[in-house]
Amino acid sequence: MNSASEENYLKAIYKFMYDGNELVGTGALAEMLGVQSASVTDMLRRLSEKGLVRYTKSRGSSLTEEGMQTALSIIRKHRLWEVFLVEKLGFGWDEVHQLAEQLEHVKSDILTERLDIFLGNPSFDPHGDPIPDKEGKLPQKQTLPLIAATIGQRYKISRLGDTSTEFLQYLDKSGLLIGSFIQMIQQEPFDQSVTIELQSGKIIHLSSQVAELLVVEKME
Amino acid sequence: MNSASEENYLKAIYKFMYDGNELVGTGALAEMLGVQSASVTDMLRRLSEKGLVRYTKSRGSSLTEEGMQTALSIIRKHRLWEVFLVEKLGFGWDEVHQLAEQLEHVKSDILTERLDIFLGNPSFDPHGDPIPDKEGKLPQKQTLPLIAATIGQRYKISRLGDTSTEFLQYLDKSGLLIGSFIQMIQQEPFDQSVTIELQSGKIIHLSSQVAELLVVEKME
DNA sequence: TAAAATAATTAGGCTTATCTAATAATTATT
DNA sequence: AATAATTATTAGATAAGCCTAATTATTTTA
Ligand SMILES: [Mn+2]
Ligand SMILES: [Mn+2]
Ligand SMILES: [Mn+2]
Ligand SMILES: [Mn+2]
Repeated sequence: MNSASEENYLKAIYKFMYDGNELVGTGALAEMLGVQSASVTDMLRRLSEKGLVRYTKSRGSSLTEEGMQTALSIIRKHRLWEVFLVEKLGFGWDEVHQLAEQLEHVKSDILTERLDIFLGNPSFDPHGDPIPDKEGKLPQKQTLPLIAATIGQRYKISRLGDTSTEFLQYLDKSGLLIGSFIQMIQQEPFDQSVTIELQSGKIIHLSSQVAELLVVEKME
Repeated sequence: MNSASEENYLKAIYKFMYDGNELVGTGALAEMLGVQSASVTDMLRRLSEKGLVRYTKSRGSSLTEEGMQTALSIIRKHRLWEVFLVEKLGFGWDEVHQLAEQLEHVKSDILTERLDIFLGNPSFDPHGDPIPDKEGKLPQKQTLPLIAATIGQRYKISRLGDTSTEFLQYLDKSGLLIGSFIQMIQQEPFDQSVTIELQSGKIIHLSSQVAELLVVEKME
């Protein structure tokens, strides 16, 4: 049985690997987890001991297959609880992360499976992130960053490349929500900034930085 | 912010006090919590330090007002989660305790309040135990003198209208104790005397004078 | 009320998860 | 390649929460 702390380290390593890094550095983990590097070195040794992490001194770490499955099961719980909080308790999608950080550590496979059924087996969480199934498989969908979108095409906002409170609040203010439909109007060749139309008809302008972080799904 | 372990100690002390003990012994707590007495002594010191427990070396402990409120808020969460697990996820009432033991430690007042609303502000959990409101007040349990009880209904003996030695000895002899479960079998219209069945299956007859002094609590 | 039994505390350890400061290893720059 | 900068590890502490064994305090019994 892993501690909540061990589970948080596994999730952190998973995130780096999911973002394409095949080896994660001690310092990067320390930063993400808000602890000192020395603490990370300690924990990586313990996780390596347990067979969840491949650790090579001073070189970097990665998840073993078992570590990967463990991480996915925690992420599954995190995202299912987020769906619960938004769909059933009426929380906003920007207020559920900290709660899910606690709920994801509740240990019970049967609870997770019953929650999944209660929620109607959702594939994506309120942020548009895929929910692994109980074998750890992620649902697929064809997505791209808004910055690479085609003029005239309609899209649905699918996922966010950043979930900082600042970014979430910015989107909220602009009327951009996960699941909302937009149309690509034009893109400025000079700075890559984009102009889009919301479903309401409102036209807004987004910087390339924002357009890079908005992951969209092509509509038919 | 209290740790899960501290919260479990507070709940344990609360339970003893709720059962009428005004001072709880170290050993009794150790037994209930499944730890050694030495560990309890340590923790009682820490909780006393924090102002949650009144601790007198070798004499016993009790909750302070703040400790009492804290305990009640954990019990509130525990029982609300139990309702959720049974009513919404379809668990049996006998399988939810261990899960609620984990869920009760999730820290968020707003989550508790939204859960409460989602569940329809229940007053009792699936085991018939009262759910404290957010000020820590317990719903009034519905009690009545046995003489006014309904035929066929099950009751728990809740309180005595007389505590004279004679009465206590009479009850003891009859096998009637506070907290014991009984079922109302019949009532004689002529003299109001009642016939009840004990949990043991034994049938006994009580005069109206006695039935007036036995305060019972309706079971589900 | 003295001895015996029971209950509680103290002393000394252990593990996990963290920290700071010092040192070492790796990578980047002249 | 040598030096500087960056990154990671080691060494030594600390706090929470637990343990066992030894000692003390309290209560019961003779
Ligand atoms: Mn989240
Ligand atoms: Mn999410
Ligand atoms: Mn329970
Ligand atoms: Mn209960």
